[in-house]
Amino acid sequence: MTAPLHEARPTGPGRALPDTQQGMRRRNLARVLHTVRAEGPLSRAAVASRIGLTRAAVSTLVDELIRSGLLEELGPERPGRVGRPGSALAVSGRGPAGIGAEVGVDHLAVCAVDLRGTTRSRVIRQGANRGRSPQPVLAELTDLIRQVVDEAEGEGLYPAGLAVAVPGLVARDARTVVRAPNLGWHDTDLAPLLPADTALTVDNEANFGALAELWLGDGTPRDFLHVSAEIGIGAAVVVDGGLLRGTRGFAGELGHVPVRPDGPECACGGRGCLEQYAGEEAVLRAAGLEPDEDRVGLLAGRAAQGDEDVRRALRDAGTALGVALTGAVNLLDPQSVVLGGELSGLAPWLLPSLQEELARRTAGPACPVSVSRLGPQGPLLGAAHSVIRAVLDDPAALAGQP
Amino acid sequence: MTAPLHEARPTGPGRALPDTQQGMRRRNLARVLHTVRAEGPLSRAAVASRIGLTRAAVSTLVDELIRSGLLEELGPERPGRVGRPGSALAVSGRGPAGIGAEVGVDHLAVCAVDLRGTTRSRVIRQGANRGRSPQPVLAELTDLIRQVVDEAEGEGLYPAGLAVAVPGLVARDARTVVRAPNLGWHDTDLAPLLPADTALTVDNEANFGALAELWLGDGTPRDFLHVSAEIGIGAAVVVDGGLLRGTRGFAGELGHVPVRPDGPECACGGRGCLEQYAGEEAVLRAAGLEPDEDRVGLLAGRAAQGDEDVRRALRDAGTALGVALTGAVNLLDPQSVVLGGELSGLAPWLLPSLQEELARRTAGPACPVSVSRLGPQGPLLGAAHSVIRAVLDDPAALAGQP
DNA sequence: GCTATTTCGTCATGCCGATTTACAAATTAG
DNA sequence: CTAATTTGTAAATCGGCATGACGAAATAGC
Repeated sequence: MTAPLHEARPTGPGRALPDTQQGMRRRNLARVLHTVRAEGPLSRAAVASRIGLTRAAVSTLVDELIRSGLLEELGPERPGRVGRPGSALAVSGRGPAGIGAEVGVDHLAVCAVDLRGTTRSRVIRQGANRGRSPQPVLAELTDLIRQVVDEAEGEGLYPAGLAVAVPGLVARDARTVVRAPNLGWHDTDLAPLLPADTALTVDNEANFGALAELWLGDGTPRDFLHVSAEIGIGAAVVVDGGLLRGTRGFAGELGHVPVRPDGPECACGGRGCLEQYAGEEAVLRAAGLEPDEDRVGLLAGRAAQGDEDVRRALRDAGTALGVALTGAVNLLDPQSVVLGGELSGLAPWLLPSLQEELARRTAGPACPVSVSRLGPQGPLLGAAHSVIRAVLDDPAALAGQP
Repeated sequence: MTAPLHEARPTGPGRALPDTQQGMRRRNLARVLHTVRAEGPLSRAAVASRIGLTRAAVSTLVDELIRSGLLEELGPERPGRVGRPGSALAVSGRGPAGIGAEVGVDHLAVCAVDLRGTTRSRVIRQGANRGRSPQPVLAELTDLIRQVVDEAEGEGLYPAGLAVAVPGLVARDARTVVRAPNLGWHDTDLAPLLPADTALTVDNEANFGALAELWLGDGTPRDFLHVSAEIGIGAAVVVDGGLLRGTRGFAGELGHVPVRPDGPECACGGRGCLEQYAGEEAVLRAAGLEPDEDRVGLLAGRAAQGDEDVRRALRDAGTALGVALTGAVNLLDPQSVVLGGELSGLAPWLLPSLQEELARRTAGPACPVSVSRLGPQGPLLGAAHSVIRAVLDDPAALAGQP
C-alpha cells in the first residue's frame, strides 16, 4: 500500500454532484454519455465493460439517456464476431446545442455546437469594437445569437446554454467583466444585456481557448500552459484537465510577469513586464509600424515578406516570452506550452527565439512548445464546447432535476 | 441554473475512492472521522446534523470507526439543554500514529503524531549530512525511526505510515530522490534503505512544509504559495487545499525563475535566477560572510545585532524575491504568500523590501505576504500529518479493505 | 414529585441503485 | 443442424441510507 500524495486534482466530470446514491447515478449517466461520445457507436455491453458497470446497470442508464434525447439507437451492429450482435448507440445529433459567442476587438462571432462536437451553425461579423460601450455591442451580439439559435433550432437542436468569450478579466461569478482594456469595459455585468432564456457563462477568451485546446487539440496533454495574446498577453493554466483560476479568477496574467525588473514602466505599476516586450503594441512600435485594424495580420504579412525590422521585433518578443515562460515552467512543471489564439499566426517568427531562450535556461530537456491547431478559433469553439461539456458532465441536469 | 466553470479542483478527502456504494460508505466514514476530529467531542446526532446524514446512518458509521479503534466513546455529555444527553465521541489517542522524518542538511529528525494531531514523540539529531552518501544517513535515520516507533508503541499507538521530507526534488513515485544538491544525492530510491514494515512516502520538504501550513496554520487559506529555502529556494503551490505537483513532480522551482535575464550564470544553465540573489550562498557572499554550519542562524544573528552589510544583503534578497513572486502571483492569483521553513527566521529583514517590491509591481491591492507560525518545524510536522491525513481521508483502508 | 416535552441512540422497514443469476435472442463455428 | 458465444433484459438479491417508531435520559412546568 502506498500512502496518498495529497495532490491537487481537479474534480473532472460531475464532481460537483452530491455524494449520495442519486449523485452516483448522475455520475454514471455522465460516464455512459462520455464514453459513447468519445468512442463512437458502442453497444451497451461495450460501454459496460469500459466503465466497469454491469450490462444490466448500463441498460437502465441508457434507457434514461435515450428518453432524454441525448443518446439514440442506431440499430444492430454489423456482426464480425460470434454471439448476438449489439445494438449500436450514439450521441444524438438533434439534442442540446452549446451556443458559443466571442466579443473580439475587431469582430463578433457566434456558433452552435451539438453533442457530437460538430459545429452546426456559425456567424462572424467584422467590425471594430474598441471603445464602443457594452450596450450596442451586446445588442449586436444578441442579434447574431438569435440568428444562430434559429438556425440550430431549424435542425432540431435546442440551446442548452450560452457561453461568451471576452478579451479581459472576468470575475468568478462568470458574468461580470472586471476589466477589458482593449474594449474599454470595466465592472460590467453582461447578463442583463444578453438573452435571458439560456444559462449564461462569461469567461476570458484565453481560458476558453485553453479549454478548446484541451478538448479538441490533437494529443494535447492534461497539464499545459496555454498562451494567447490580443494586445494583452494572457495565459491559462490547465492542471490535470481543469483550469486553474486563482482566488479572484485572475490567474494566468502572464503579461505582467517581470522580465527586466528595471525595464520601462507599465500601466500596472510595475517595470519591465512581459507586455512591454511582447505585447502587440510594443512589437508594432519596435518594428516601426503604426497600429491599425488587423495588427496581427500586418505583422505576419510583413514578416512573411522578409521585413527584417518586423522579424527582429518578433524575435525579441519571442526571447522575452521565453524568459517569462521559463519562470512559469519552473513554477508549474507543465507537460507542454501551447501558443494559441492570435499568437499562433506569428508562431513561425516567435518560436525559434522563444524555444532557444527556454532551452538555454532549463537544466535537462526543455518543456516542449507547440502551436495550437485551432489558432484564433479556439476561444469561440471553447465557449460552445464548454456548454456541451456541462451537459456531458451532468446529463440529468438538463431533463430532470437541476 | 448556472453552467459549471470547468475549474481545476482538488479531489479532497477520499477522492481516489471508487464511485460505488462501498466508496460512498468509505467517504462517509471519512466525513464522520474528519468532523469529530475537527470539532472536538461530538454526539452522533451532532455529527449527523453537520454532515447531512441521518442519526441512524451515523450510528452505524461510528460503530465501525469504534471497532477500528479510530473513535472512542467518552461517555454521556454534560447536559445543558433539554433532552437526553448525547454520548460524546472523540478520535482515539491510542490508534494509528503518523511517523514523520526529515533529512536536513544539518540534522535528522523524526516524530510521531496521533490522530488528534498531538506530537507524541520526537527525536532530533544534529550533524552535517552534506556530501554523506544515502546509506549511512538513512541507516542513522532508521535508528531514530525505530526509537520513535518504540516510544509511540509504548503509548499504545501503532505506526500507520512513514513520510520522509528531503531537501530536493522527488519523483512522482514518492520514493525516489531525483536531485538533492545540498546532500549530493541523485536518483536514489530511498525505499530499500528505510524500514520496510510501514507504507513509505518521500517528498520535498517544501511540499510538506506547505501541507503543514495548510493543515496547522492559523487562518491559512486553501490557495497560497508557500516559499521555503535551504540553500535552494523552493515553493509549493497549494490550490484549493491540494498541492500542485506538475507533470514530473518538479513544480515550485522558484529558485530558477529568472529575475534579471542578463544576470550571473547559474548552475541550471540560465542567467540571473532568483537563487543568484536570494539563495543562502548568494546572501552570505553579499554579506561578506563565510558559509558555516548554521547559516541561517548566523545571518539572523548578525542582522539582529545591526550588521549593516547583512541587513543590506537581506534587503536585496527580499527585493529579488519580490520580483520573482510578482511573476508567480500574476500567474497563480493565490490568496496569500507564506514564508516558511528556514526563511521564516529571516523574515523580519526580508519582508519589508519583498512586500514593497510586490506592492510596487501590482495594480490594486497586493497579495498579502505572511510568515509561517510553524517555521522550520513545518516539513517534519507536515510529513507526520500527511500520514494521519491519509487515515482521516480513508479510514477503511487501515482496518478492512485497502 | 409528577408529568409533559425534548433530544438521543437504535431498531424495523422501505427505497434506491447496482450486482447477481437466469434466460431468450441472435449470431458464428464446426 | 447443433454447440458455443455474446447481447439485452427481467427477477431476485445485496449494500447503504432514509424514514418512522420506540425506549432512554435529560429539562420544564405544574
